[in-house]
Amino acid sequence: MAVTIRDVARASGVHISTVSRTFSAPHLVNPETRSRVLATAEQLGYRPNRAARALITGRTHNIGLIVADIANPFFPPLIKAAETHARRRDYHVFVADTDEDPIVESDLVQALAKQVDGILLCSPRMSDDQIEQLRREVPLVVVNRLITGLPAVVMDVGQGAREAVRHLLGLGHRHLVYLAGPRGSWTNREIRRAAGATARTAGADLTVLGPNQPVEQAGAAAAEAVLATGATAVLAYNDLMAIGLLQALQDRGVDVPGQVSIVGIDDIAYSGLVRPRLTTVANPTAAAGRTAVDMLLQQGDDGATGQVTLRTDLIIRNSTGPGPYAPAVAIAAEVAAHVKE
Amino acid sequence: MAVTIRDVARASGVHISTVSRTFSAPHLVNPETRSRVLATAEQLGYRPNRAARALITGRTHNIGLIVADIANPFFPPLIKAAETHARRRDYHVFVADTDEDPIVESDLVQALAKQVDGILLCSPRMSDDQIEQLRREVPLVVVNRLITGLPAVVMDVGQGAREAVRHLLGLGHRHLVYLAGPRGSWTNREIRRAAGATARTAGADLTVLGPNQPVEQAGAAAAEAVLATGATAVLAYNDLMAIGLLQALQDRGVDVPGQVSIVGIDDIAYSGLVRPRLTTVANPTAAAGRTAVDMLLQQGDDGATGQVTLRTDLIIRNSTGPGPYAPAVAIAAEVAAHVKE
DNA sequence: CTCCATTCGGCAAACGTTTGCAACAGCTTA
DNA sequence: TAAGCTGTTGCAAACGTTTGCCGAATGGAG
Repeated sequence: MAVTIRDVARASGVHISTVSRTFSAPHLVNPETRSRVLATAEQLGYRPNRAARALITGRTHNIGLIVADIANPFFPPLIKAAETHARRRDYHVFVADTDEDPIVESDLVQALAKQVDGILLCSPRMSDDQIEQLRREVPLVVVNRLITGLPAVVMDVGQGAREAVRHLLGLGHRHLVYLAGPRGSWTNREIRRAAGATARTAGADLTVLGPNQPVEQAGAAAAEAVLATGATAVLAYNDLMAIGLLQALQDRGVDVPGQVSIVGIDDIAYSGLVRPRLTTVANPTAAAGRTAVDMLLQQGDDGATGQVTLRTDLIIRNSTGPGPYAPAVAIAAEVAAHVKE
Repeated sequence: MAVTIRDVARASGVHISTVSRTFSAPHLVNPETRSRVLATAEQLGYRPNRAARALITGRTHNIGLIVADIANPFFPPLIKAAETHARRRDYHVFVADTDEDPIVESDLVQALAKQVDGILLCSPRMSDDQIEQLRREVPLVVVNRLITGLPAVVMDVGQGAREAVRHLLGLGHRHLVYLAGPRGSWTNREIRRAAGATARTAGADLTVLGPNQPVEQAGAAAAEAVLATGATAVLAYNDLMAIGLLQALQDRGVDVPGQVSIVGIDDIAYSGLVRPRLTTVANPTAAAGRTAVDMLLQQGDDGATGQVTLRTDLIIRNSTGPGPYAPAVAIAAEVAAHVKE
């Protein structure tokens, strides 16, 4: 049915190995022969069979991309960038979704292992041990998690959290809440640690509420708890939760940022669409996707296991405002910053 | 390196064909032998090589899923449902993104054709002819487009548009705008036709603005044009554009729904997060993804090319309100509907 | 005790490539 | 002129499965 290398060989009067070389090692075949073969191949509509090629070379030219939840708007830009970048290098991408479940995650890696050349594990919820285990079965690049000895690309969310907390402290807030993310998230631990340390150093309080599922319902559900702490500023694990909280507070008649300031993380597309626009920490997700693909594809060559950290940026919008201890100077400065933006 | 069927055969003292049958035709092998083989396979960590299997059976157990833009929140739920459903049937899913470009779309189908058993083409931007052409190279199921002779699953967006327009007419609006979507979109044509017909029948005006890229920037950019028409109600191609328009109007001091009512389409997760919450037409995207996968996988058996239409639902929230011609009765009824919701 | 049917398992040929090896031609170099 | 090199091509063995065919073993019926 399908046209194979053999048909092309017959039609152009050469041996199949010459046709094969025309595609996989062009410099080994006479330019004249090559163009003749290419012409007949084109005419016959020949496409190399990747399964057959994979069988003998051991390389599938596929990569797996595993994320916690495709519907979480944090991931699509990463997926998109990774897929486009991979395609440019003649690789195709399997995308799979674990529903935030570490078990599904592990199963998925195992199932994919044999039919891909490597896997991008994004924001895994498994334990470090499990991941190191899987690393032995298939090349892995981990995104948003640092495990010694494993290639990784992380966004420096600790730095972002520090900046965010400093911003809030500068505005005169002295009692903060960290609305935590899911158990098992490295990012969550990083934020918590960085935010906690920064607040403590400045002599401010930081109450941690969580863990929570990283969805807006969880943010909304936390509204009462946040108010009960008496805190005047909240840093949320991600924008989804921040937005959920924001709306829930507004629905209760709490003014944001008048009474409570909110900072999110991720800068998903919708963080600029809510009112007030969300102050948040922007993550370079697209760059992370591309970098991860590159690292995975290079991994075969040497055994180098780099760990790349991408910087993050605090984006000050309108969900943060002066707190109860704001000196006039700080307020003026922050107001100026707002105006500029 | 990897453990093959041959290793399992040797270790369990049977021929490789017996091992093969243990996995692909268990009823042909003695239960006792079978369990012995399974045990050693398990112990050795054997995983069948799908490339080899694909080579001989001609079925890759992969399917392709092509969407216009992964970052458009309309798609992730569909992708997620399709992927989960396919995995349950032992299929893996290649996801690819065309960036709303018909050329990329066609290239992508061709590239994927040989390494998948079929392709789900979601909201294609190609011409019908092109799609029919590709249909000859690879089994296809088209989502959100109706082409005679091609298996398809569509969401009945025409019905949704009719309901939406009737809702607006009932509120006393007599001059509407349809904020159109991208050229090449079947959905766009359907909405336009249905909305136009419904408005015309009721003796109301419907001005079409577009085509537009289906993103919120386009919605925002259309704010002036919408106001210039003097219309009091807008139906947008999708929620993204509706939200963009909503925010742009609010930024200009226009009250929604006081001065202008807005209806979106899709019911993406964020349409309930903006204020006012968006009235919109909900699409059963997850069901569409599952149905499409089923149709694709059944396609091999018979040649039946069904066309499934899934119903849509108008969800009345707070972005629509009484128009200038609203009879008191109608207003009361609609207000009651609001309250109930 | 023979015959037949049934169940089970082995044999080997495929599937469409890649690739090490060898063959050959036409050169250059000594 | 012989030896050696280079560039181009053919040959055939692999890669890990599936599957049609055949023979062996088993058990029941006559």
